Amino acid sequence: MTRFSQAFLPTLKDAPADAEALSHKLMVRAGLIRQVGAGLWSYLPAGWRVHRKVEAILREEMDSIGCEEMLMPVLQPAEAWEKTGRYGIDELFKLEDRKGAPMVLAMTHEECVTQHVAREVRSYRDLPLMLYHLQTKERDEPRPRAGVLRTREFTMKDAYSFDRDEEGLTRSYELQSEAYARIFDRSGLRWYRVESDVGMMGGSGAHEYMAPCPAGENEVALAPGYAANVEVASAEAQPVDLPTPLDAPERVDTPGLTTVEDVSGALGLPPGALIKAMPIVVEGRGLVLVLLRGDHRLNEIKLRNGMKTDFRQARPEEIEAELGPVGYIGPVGSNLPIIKDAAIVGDSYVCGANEPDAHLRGVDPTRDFESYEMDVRTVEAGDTAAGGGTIEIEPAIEVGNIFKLGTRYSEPLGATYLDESGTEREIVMGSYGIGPARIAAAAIEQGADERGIVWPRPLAPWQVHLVSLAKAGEEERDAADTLYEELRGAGIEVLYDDRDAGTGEKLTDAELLGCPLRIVVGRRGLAEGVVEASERAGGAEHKLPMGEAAAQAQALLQGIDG
RNA sequence: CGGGGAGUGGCGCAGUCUGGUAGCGCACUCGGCUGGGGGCCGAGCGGUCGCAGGUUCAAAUCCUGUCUCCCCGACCA
Repeated sequence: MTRFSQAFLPTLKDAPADAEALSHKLMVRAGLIRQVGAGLWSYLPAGWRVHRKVEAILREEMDSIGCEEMLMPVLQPAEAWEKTGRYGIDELFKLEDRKGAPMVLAMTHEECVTQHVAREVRSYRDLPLMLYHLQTKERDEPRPRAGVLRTREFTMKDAYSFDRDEEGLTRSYELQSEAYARIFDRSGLRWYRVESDVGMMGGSGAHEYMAPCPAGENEVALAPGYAANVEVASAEAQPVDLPTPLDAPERVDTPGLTTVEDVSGALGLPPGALIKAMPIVVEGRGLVLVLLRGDHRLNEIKLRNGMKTDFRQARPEEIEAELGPVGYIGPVGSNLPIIKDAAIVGDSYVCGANEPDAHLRGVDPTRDFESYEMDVRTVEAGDTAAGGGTIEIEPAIEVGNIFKLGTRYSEPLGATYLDESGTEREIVMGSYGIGPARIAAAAIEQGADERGIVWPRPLAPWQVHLVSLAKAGEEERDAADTLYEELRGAGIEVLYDDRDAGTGEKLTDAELLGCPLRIVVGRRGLAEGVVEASERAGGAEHKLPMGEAAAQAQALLQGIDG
């Protein structure tokens, strides 16, 4: 299989100084990857073995639900992207060919696959249809980070479903969802499926597959029976003690106190007893006031989705002109449209008075101003989820996602079919993405210990890491050579450390690389006719009689997860 | 895009404040010893100090510009 002495497997004693994330450090140290530029990585042979392990699982599971593999190009004419309105995306790499024709480097393949289907599919008899490929994606990310977790070029398994209607889409979506569950289980990940924002993709529904770990870029709100990306999560806020209600708002002097902390401190009230007013500008509508409890944070995605339109924060001069001094803005007496967060309940709040150095107390949101109620706050740990459980918030890596696209692409690209009655209808689509590199990185993040990687067996670059402690020419080396051949003969993937290196270096590298089973052939064991096997996960040790070592190793591997 | 940090042999770093012609550890090469947790001794190889311009008798060091990389945030199918 692989002899370490011959392999391009450059392990490192120290991680690169600029690496922060655990998977980043370990993948570089273990000789799996090397950096080419910001967000650009090469997979060295060992890393590529892992990547292909993940790919194999993806192919098997896609094939098993009748999703057919194909291959589409990365370099594409810009035309289709103009039609779908995605040509304007900043992350899209744009270029020209030698004739000056506008081209793009695909960031996904909806445009391409939809065009193929639009050209070939005519009849409801051709549907449903599911297609996928494993192909490079190019995205000019504003900030690549954490090794392989967020890169500008990466391989993605992207699948697309084509159905005649929503019910068909729901069936395809469910098939993909079941395949995804098997994929992440087989990859040895701890994972969960969460509701997610449909984002720029549009469409009628979306879920993300999250692998919890500290390096994750996403935050997930979890409670028994509830899981959602914080971007879209909703929950009941923790209650706050409000002061005694008043018959009418009452002015209080708050000279120089412009922040929630300042005012709540000065008045001896919890921050949640304040209402903060955040002016935003909605295109075509002008200023709108968004109200939140003082201890809550605005969730811009929920606000955008709730309003069904984009917005930006108001500039100070716009606020001063329409309302009053920044820091003393409030809803009472304002003529602006007001969106009140749903967590503002009760009848005695403090808010800005729209004049310098003053706030109002005893403000009753239902009595003292008109507003439209909307859930626009970011949920927090400790909130109560719909099922009654308490919300916890955890970072996670997004390892996959599934989208109900609807006709987002079939409409602009003319992907239609004729139904039984001869009526032309738009094809209803779904898209389903998985990043193999993120699966590998997530497996490292979740499994590693202080000594290095601990691969789930299905992802390990080799099943057995055979270490010879002897050097070439010694008797013990012959025993190791023999075992190497026996293991290979048994069809086991084995990395054979036949280097003329120190014991510590070899054993440390074996732990760093994290193959499921390490077998040491050395003087000590051979004296009693055995080789020493140890399981990377859990550390269980076994003495294998020299003659039966290969067979017993095989049996041990079958007992290890996966 | 905003904020912060860093570019000096393959890797990790010192030297920069206070200018004087580049150093340490590891790795690598050769020889020897050693051989169950990155071992020891000896001898070596290897660097236009990111790039460009400027100041100066003299620049890794001072000045100007620029590129790249990393981290935090914004952003993100």
